[in-house]
Formats: sequence, C-alpha cells, structure tokens
Amino acid sequence: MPELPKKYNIGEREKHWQDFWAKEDVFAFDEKSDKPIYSVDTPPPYVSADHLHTGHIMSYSQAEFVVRYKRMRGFNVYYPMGFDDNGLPTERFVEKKHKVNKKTISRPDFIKLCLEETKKGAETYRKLWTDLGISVDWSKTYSTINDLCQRRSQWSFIDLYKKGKIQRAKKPILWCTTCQTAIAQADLDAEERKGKIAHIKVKVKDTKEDLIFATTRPELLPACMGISVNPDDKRYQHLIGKTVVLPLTGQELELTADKEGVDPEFGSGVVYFCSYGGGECIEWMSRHPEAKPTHILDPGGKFNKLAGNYAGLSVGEARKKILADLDKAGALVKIESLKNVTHVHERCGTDVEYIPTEQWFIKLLDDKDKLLEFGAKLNWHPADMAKKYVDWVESLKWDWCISRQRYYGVPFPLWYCKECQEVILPEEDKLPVDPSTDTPDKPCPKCGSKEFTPELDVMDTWMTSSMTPYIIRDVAQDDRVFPNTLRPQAFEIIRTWLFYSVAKAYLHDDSIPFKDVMISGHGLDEHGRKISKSLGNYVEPSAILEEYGADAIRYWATGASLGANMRYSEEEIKKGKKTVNKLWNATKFCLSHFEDLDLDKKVELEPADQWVLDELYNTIVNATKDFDNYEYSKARNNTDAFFWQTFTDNYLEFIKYRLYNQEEVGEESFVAAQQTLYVCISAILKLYAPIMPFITEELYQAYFKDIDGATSIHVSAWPEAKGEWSMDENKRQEFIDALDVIWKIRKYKSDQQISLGKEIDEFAVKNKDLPEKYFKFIEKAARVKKLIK
RNA sequence: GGGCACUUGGCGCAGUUGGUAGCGCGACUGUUUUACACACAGUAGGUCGGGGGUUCGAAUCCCUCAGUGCCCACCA
Repeated sequence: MPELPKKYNIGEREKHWQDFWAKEDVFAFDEKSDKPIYSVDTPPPYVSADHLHTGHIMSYSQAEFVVRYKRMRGFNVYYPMGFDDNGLPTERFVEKKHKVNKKTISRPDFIKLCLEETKKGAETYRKLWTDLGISVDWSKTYSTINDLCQRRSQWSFIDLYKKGKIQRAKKPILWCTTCQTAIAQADLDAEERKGKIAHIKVKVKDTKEDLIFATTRPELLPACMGISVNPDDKRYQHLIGKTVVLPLTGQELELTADKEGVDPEFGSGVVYFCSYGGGECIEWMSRHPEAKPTHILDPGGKFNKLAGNYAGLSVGEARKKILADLDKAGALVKIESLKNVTHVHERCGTDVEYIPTEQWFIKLLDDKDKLLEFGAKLNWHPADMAKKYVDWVESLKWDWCISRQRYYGVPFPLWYCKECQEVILPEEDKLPVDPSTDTPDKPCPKCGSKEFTPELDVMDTWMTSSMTPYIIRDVAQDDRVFPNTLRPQAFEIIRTWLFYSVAKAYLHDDSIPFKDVMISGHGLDEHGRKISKSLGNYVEPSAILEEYGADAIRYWATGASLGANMRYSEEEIKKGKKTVNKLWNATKFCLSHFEDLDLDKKVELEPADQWVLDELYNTIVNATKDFDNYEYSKARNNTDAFFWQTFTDNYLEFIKYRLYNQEEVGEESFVAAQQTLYVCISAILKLYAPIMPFITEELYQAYFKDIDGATSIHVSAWPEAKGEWSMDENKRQEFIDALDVIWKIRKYKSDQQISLGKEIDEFAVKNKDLPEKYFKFIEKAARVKKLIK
C-alpha cells in the first residue's frame, strides 16, 4: 500500500529531483528520434549581470512552462542554454568591478579578467536555473566567446562580405566618448531632458544686418559648416548668397538655402549646421557638397587644436566657455530652456557624438521592405508585439555599424595588405582566426605582398547574438533544429536581438530564423516600479528559493499573461506554496485509498464520478488550448479552479462515504470511486507538471510511475480528454440540483455555526423535482441523517 | 510631436463572436469534519475612468475627453 510521509520537505526533495533529472538525462535532446522537434533559442543571459532578480526568474520560467508542456505532448525538445560573455557589457562590468580601463590595463590582461568574470557568472546562472528547475539540456551549451560562436560570427561576416552586404566606409558615425567606440542605432537610448537653447547673433557682411539663429550645441561654433534659411521664407530671401560672419571665430560663410532642413515656422528660421550637431547636420551636409566639415572633437571627447581657444576642453567645458565668450562679445541674445530629447549610449548613459571614423557596416536600409516582410512571417505571441518590430524597422536611419574599437569580443576575420590595402579574408575552414596573432596563408592576391595589417577592431556583440539560431544548430549538429521553433525573449530587445536575428537569417539564407516568438514582460517590484539596481528594490532569488521552493516561485511567474509586466508578490508565492502543500495532501489522501486498485475492472460510474470527469475533461481541453497559445496563465487558472474547487472541495467530500464504507455501498461503487479518483489525481499532477515540476515529480514517482510507465512525469504523456460531456443534459441538471441542496445545507450549518462534520438530524428539500435516488448521496456528502421532502 | 496599450469591488487581475458582472489576495463571521487550519463553510463589497452615440439590450462596437504606461522621434 502506497503511503506518503506527513510532510513534504521542499528543499531536500527539490535537490533530489534535480539530481534525478540530471542522472536520467530526462531533458536530453534525442538526435536519433524521429518525433517532431521543438527547438528553443533561449536568451543567453549576460553573465556579467551581477544582480539576478525576480524578473529573470519570471521571464525564463514563462518560456519554460511551454517547453515542459511540449515535451509532454511528445515533442523531441531541443532546449540548449547559452551564456553571453561577449562584448561591451562584460567589459564595462569588469572595468567597474576591477577599477581598470583601456588605458590602465593591457589587452591580454583585460581579456583574461573578462574570461574569469564570465566563468563565475556562468556558474551563478547555471546554479540558479538548476535550482529553478529550468529543464535545459546541459550537454548542449555555448558561450558567445567560445570558438564555436566565434567561428559562426566570423563566417557570418565573410558570407555577407561575399554577398556584397558588408561595406567599409568612413563617415560620421554614432560614437560614445566614454566607451570610445562606434555604436549602432540600436545601442541608443533616448533621454528627455531640460536643455538650453542659445540664441546667437551673426552679422551679414555687406549690409551689417543681424541674423539670429538658435542652437543647443553652441560649443560646436568652431566647427560650423554653414548657415541656412528656407528659400520660401520671405524674411530672408534677399540675403541668400550673402556672406555672414560668425562671432568669436570671424569665420565667413555663405548664407545658403535649404528647404528640407529649415522650418521657417520654427524659431528664427535661421539654422546653423556644424560637424556634427546631430543627424540633421549630417543630412544637411549631404545636400551641400560645398560644406567643409571641421572635426574638432576627438574620440576621447575632448576638443582638439582645430577648436582654437577651446582645444583640450570637454564638450561641457567648451559649452560654458563659448557661451561666456559670446556674451562678452555681445553676440549672445538670450538662453532659453527647452525640453529636448538627447540620445545616449544605453550602456553608459553618455551623450552620443557623431565622429567620422572608418567602420564596417552591414547594409540594412536597402532591405527594409524584406525585413518587414520576414518579421511578419513570425507567429508573434502576444500578437501586438509585432508592432514594435515594425516601428523599429520603419524608423531605421543607419546601416548597422558592426565594428567596435574595443578589446573583448570576436575579432574581425581579416587583414589589410600593407602594400595595396586589399582586404584579405581567411579560408572558412581556418575559422576562427585572430588576425592579431594569425596570418594569411597566401600572399596578397592583388599585389603579391606578404605584409599584412590586422584589423584590430572587434565585432558588435549583436553580430554574435544574432547568430544564435545558427549557433544552437551548430551545437546540436542537427540541421533539423533550424529554423528554431521558438524564440522567447523580452520586449526591450526586439529592436536588437530579434531584429538582428531576422536580418541575418534573411541575408544569409532568405529564411526566417524561428517560427514562434514569445515576448515576456518586465519584472516589477511590489509597488509596480521597474526593478533596478540603483533603487535596490530587488529580491535575491536564492533567498526566495530557499524559503518557498522553486515550485512556489514558478507558480508566481504564471501570474501575468504573456507580455504583461508583473509585480513581485510574496503573497502569490505563498499561494504557490499552498498549492504544493494541497497537492501533497490530496495525493496522500488518494493513495491511502488505492489499495488493490484495479483500473481495468468494468464498473458503472455514479453521477458524482461522471460529473467530476466531465469537469476534468473540460479542464484538460481548455488547459491544452491555453498552453498551445502560450497562455500558461490561463492554463494555470483553469487547473487551479478544477483542483481546488471541483476536485478537493467537492468531489473528495462527495465520495468519502463510499471509500470509507466499502461494505455498505458495495464493491462496484467503491471501485468506481477509486478509478475516478485515480483518473483525476493523475491528470491533475500532469496538468500542474509544467508549472510545478518538483512536487508533481515527487508524487508521480511515489505511485503513478509504476502504472503510467514513464521515467519521469515530465516525459509522460499529457492527459487526454477521453469522454468529454459523457453525462447527458438531463442527468447533469439533476446532479446540479442535488449539489444545490448540498450547498444549502452547508450554508445552513454555517449560519447556525455548526461544524460541517456534525451530522444534523434532518433537512427539508424544497426542490420537489429532485429524484430520491440522490438523497443518500446528499445525506452522506453533506452529513444529514435524513432528508425529507 | 507620432504610434500602441491600459483604466472593472481595498489591492492585483479574468471577462475570445454584445444578452442578468467573475477570480485570487485582503476584510468580516464561523468550523479543528479520519488529506490538508499552508484547510473548509459562509458574508460584505463594483451604476466596469468621464461624456456622447449605435442597439430591444454594451464592461464588450463607434466617437470624444481625461489619466497612466510603453515604443518611436534630438524640429535647430
């Protein structure tokens, strides 16, 4: 006779099942199987994240619910895990933690530190995922800096280079003066600020008239390229072509016409353009070939000698000094405050500048239509997240700058010929290469020189991340996993990870990288604020795991529907723990009545049995549909309602008299109750298994495994709804009427403050249509000696 | 400035084709009934953001206003 201990020791048993799953390889991808494949391109977390919080738990759990469900539905699940230890985020983490920067540490030492830190980070993550019960196949892992990923990233570069999709160009590019590297449009954050706009006077040389223009970048006055007005602006038409003289520098410029860049309605209708105040200055320059840019800002963020008196100053310092000088010269009309939006580098918050440098670009702007088309081919969950992708593609202004002037990252696989500057690429079978230590096999094909200069820039971290659909195919060594089935990820990286992935698969193979997209929301603190390190409003996952267990916190993670932000709630976690406890106790009760259980014996079910089975099948149908639609939240609600209300509060109470009085009710009634109980509880465990893998495994292994036959509940078959609505409508209505009497008796007892367990002598049934064959059921279920009409 | 979403009992949320408002938590009143007091039974609490419209009938469709959140955009 199966028997469970009185209490379930969460900490000890969760650890036990983690080990069991690992030992039995329960989550292994089966290369030999011909079952349909379900492959998941899971976000490789930044191992440099030094504070894991409940938001991480939420998003990874939400995807994992679906993965476990799919496994039970018979899919050959491929669920690898990567670690993103590449690129700028790691460098910044190391710089902060070890108080070093590019100047104070050598490239090899720096890379060594990065590798050490990322190794630590990977261990932290792996432990958390294991504790959480994330069912990853740990034999299938990658890290974005390892050889396999470097090879794939370099292959991507070479393939696109050969396809003509990559170009090297020198032009003003988005630049971070703190990180001292070029960055891409996707690396920008917009910050709304209260800025200042200065109104500055210039003289028209011949007529001595004053013109006033306004600018938020007065410090770039020494780099002024031109001044324009709108050609339709009657106020200034007569001045077009005249020479104007700038204050301080005395620079003489021709007043030009520019229809696109100047709105006569705004400000004074006079605009000055400098190198480079912003994107609009660059656009203006493209319309004015006569313009001569003066590059006064160095990559380190200081003005150079071309800035004259302002050389050596930072942007902020120069701004102050120039404004003071303008004021002294009588050229400063006024300074107004202005709410404007400034673009900053998302990694460090520094205002971006535009500095002309030579960089590598992937051409994307030409393919906007195709990128929109391929984005639309994905199945977006929730559907409206597709809009964020469309908005981003439509707003693209720059090709993708993929070169970074940094140390730690995947090197570009190329050299330049010292003689003729020809770009030399390695053979694909030599990848990955490090051009700073490796050399080309052959002399320059163009000029025969054997002298080469390595490209020392590294690639944008997204160059690698965008290849994860390919990388996990490389890891599996199985072409069937591409395109991947599912890409789960957070909404804020739609414009980066998702977008770049789609772009790459399109450019390389004219393919989509994955079929389904599942977008999760943000984790918020209990007050609804975004979790952030500076607010300190996050809870250590390890502390919660220890106190409540993984099942409980996973239960909380089902609380928000897909894509919605979710607050941290200890109450919800407690509810999860209660559900674990309830499952334990309900199963304990069932098992204590499973002695001599004979599932094959043909018996006639009683109305209560049919009723609960109908409810169960209805629940299964709904939960299945919900999981198929990535609506794990609804699936859990449906399962909760059946388990807590229908099954435990009602059905168990209804059949206790049959289970405890086998002699009196007869063998058939007893066995019918046993069999129904078995069907219900085994299905309940399976319905909860994707959400609460530990407790359900514990209970499955305690008894059901021997009958059901699977190694683990997580590879057992998902329950089926066999006899949906087996009860005919009349009979069903009669039973509902009987339930109504039970509810009335419960209310009566509650009103009288009588224990529900106390048997009352009699109760009058008002419903004259209720057949007397239900009387015994009601009397026993509600504990009344005699029902009277 | 443009776009998207949200606004339902104290709190957090469901309400898929329009047809008498639901759930969880919390509150309150009770009950230790041989699975569980991490439980059970019961009670109270909302004119579904404001206004207008379509309809026999709207939380659900349309218009408008307001508030909140997010994405995008350096109107110099």
